[in-house]
Amino acid sequence: MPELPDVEGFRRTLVGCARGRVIRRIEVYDEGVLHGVSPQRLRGELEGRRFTEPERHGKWLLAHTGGPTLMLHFGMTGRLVCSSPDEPVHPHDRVVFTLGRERQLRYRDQRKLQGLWLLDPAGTERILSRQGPDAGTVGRADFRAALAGRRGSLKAVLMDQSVLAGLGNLLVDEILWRTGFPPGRPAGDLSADDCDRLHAEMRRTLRAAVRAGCVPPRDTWLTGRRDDPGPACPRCGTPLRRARVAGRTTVWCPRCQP
DNA sequence: GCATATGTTATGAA
DNA sequence: TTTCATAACATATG
Repeated sequence: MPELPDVEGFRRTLVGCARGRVIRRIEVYDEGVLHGVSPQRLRGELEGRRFTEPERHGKWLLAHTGGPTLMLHFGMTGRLVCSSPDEPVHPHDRVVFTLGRERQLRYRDQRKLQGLWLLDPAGTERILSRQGPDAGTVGRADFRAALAGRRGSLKAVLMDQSVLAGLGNLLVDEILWRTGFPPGRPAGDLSADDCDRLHAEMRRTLRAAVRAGCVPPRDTWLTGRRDDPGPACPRCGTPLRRARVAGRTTVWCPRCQP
């Protein structure tokens, strides 16, 4: 599930559920999601501290605490859930933060492809330095600069988190469809004007998706059709094409994206 | 058993 | 140096 809009939703969950509250207790149900930190050290460093204002960059969520920062990545199936301590522990609840008598913040993830890191400022910097500008806030000029000189396909380049942080497989397909560019087109050959159009559609798409808290499976969106049997373009009705581009299943309209 | 899945990273080849 | 495909990670579903 998680691309930029989903992670932005998790940031809001963290704000609503945990910001300003003391971490009373941390339970680790599956150590497999902890990276470079033991359950003992996680508890030792964070129990008694408060969650402060969190940040998001691309698909990374930074939960600041006044001490070390908890960095979260959700892989393909992770999410953040705010619940009451009375809720039974879900089989995929990997780490549970209890914030008082009435609230728990739960890192829930089926596949455990990513997880949680506990980092000092140098550690967070090490991760963020490998990320391109955030796709939701990048300006036109920086967007052009990020794409300039790239020889890969638009699909590959836009999904590369070190070029631009936050877009995933579905969003890239959606944005390319709206802009009318085929996924295999080389990113480096876009004119300044083409770049600006792509940038505008990206920002528009992200705004709508962030408002919805996810990439909406609406049938006016390409994303809403990709899993249909015999999928057709929501705009022109042409049968959609499906192929592997840059290693991921890619869907596009051959008529709208020539 | 097989293929698929919204993510990232290491590896080897071109 | 850049780019690409591939496998790996762990788990579920059709």
